[in-house]
Amino acid sequence: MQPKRGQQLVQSLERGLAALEMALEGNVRPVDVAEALGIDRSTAYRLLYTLTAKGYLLQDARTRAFTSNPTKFFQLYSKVANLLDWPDVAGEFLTRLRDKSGETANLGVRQANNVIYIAHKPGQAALSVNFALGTSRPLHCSALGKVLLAAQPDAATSEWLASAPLTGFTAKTITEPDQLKRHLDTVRADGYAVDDEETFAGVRCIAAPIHDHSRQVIAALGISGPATRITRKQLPDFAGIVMQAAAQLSADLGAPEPDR
Amino acid sequence: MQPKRGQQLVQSLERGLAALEMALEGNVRPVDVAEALGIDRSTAYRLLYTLTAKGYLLQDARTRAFTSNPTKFFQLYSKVANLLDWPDVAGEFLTRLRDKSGETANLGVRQANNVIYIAHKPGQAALSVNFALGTSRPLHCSALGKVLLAAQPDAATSEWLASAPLTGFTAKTITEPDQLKRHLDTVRADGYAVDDEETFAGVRCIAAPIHDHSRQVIAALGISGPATRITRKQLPDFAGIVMQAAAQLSADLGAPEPDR
DNA sequence: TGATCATGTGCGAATAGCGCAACGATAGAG
DNA sequence: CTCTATCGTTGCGCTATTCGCACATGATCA
Repeated sequence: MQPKRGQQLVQSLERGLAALEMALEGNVRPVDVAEALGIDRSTAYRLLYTLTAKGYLLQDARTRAFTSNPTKFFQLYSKVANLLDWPDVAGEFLTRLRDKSGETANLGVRQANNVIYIAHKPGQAALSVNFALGTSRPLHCSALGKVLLAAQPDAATSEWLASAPLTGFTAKTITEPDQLKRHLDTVRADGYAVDDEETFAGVRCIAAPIHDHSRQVIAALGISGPATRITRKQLPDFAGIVMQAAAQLSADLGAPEPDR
Repeated sequence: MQPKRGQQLVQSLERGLAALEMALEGNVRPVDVAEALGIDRSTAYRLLYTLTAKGYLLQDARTRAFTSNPTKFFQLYSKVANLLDWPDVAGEFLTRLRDKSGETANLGVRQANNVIYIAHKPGQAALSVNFALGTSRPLHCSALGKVLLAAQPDAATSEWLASAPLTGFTAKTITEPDQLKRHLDTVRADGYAVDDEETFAGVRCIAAPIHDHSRQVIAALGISGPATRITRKQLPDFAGIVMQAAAQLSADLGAPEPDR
């Protein structure tokens, strides 16, 4: 049994953060927040007003609608980014990996049930995989996600599988918990994961884990490209390139040599 | 008389945001937040716990200390950045301005009593001005800040001057409200502002305003360099370069031609 | 000009959040 | 190894805080 922790959440703060995240999606008005959270308009207004007073939101003087304050978020992000400056640390690795493989190189970390992409170098071929930084994708069908899943202890994976929605995106997406569990065993054994058109038809990805100084897996590094260039036959070659890049980046971050 | 608005702030949300910003500065423990905010340890814990549950913070399993979650903030920032992608929009302008002037080019917006730098291209000379993105500087002594101050209506400036702390950083910093007000008049007349070693001894900066589609000043663009290269005599030349770049960027953002 | 809709604020009720107190864990001193 | 000090974490009960109602005000549009 888990200890009960529901009572420990501060409701006003929860609601305030929810309102904040709504405002990030675009303009919001007190009515919108009130409806979405099932609270009174006045309460929603007071939350938005507090967020505005603290600089997180801006209120349009004419329409009275609330928007996110980009400069505030930039400031927040720049503070945390200094703690772990991925684009700086990984920039040259991504470029090298992109040039060696000829495909889009990307780096992602786990966020709840998703991988989010925090740095990348788009491929230069006319037909290349491309997406915005900050994009998130489900763990169970992306190569980066499977690497991150395979890195956690079995117990955590079982628990996650019990509640995770294994949505199917293409005919090849793995949607059976048992099948995914066996699949993760092979990922662990191989040291890399493949997304074989499981997220988008016609796109294959290959990823390998990034370890920190204590050999914890903290991120995943990979490439994405059209299935016509990343063919089944070439998968092992590409995997070698990706794993080598990942090992070098890990070493740069202070990771010790892996056990033999 | 202003209407009373103090009662409208939601206390728990205020405290929660304060705790969040403390965590951005580094590790925090409940006891730290409790002391800083003058609240009980248990209350501080519940705030931190809520922030963790919502993904804003991470708790170290061993030390139990709370840290900011860089990926969450990256996600938040990337959402707002899509609304106003400064690095993308202004990137090439900054590069051109850097190459034309030979000095560090930078772009900043106002945030309360500061300018914050949201994009830049560092100069390539051995001796160049350099600082991290997200850095903030007081409005009254930086070139960018003076441009932004000069852009607002006189009434707003007077009100601001009444309460603004005009801290002196070097012997040349303007610390007298009246003197600053006259100085801003010349900035408005000239169309550009100079920071003549008012923030750092030996560093001069020149900045000009960026207008949006409705000719509101929304940002300032400028260059910073050693006083030995940006000499008094050359100020007008550099100012011309900066103003031209600023006008082009404004036009790109949809600003109409300025009145003649 | 009048109808409609939403913001923003005063006020009383009740609920959620707060501080107190206690337990358990951990680290450090002796 | 034991004793002590410090902190994280949780249950409990009081009360300050917040919530929702109701209304005034202002904007928008037909």
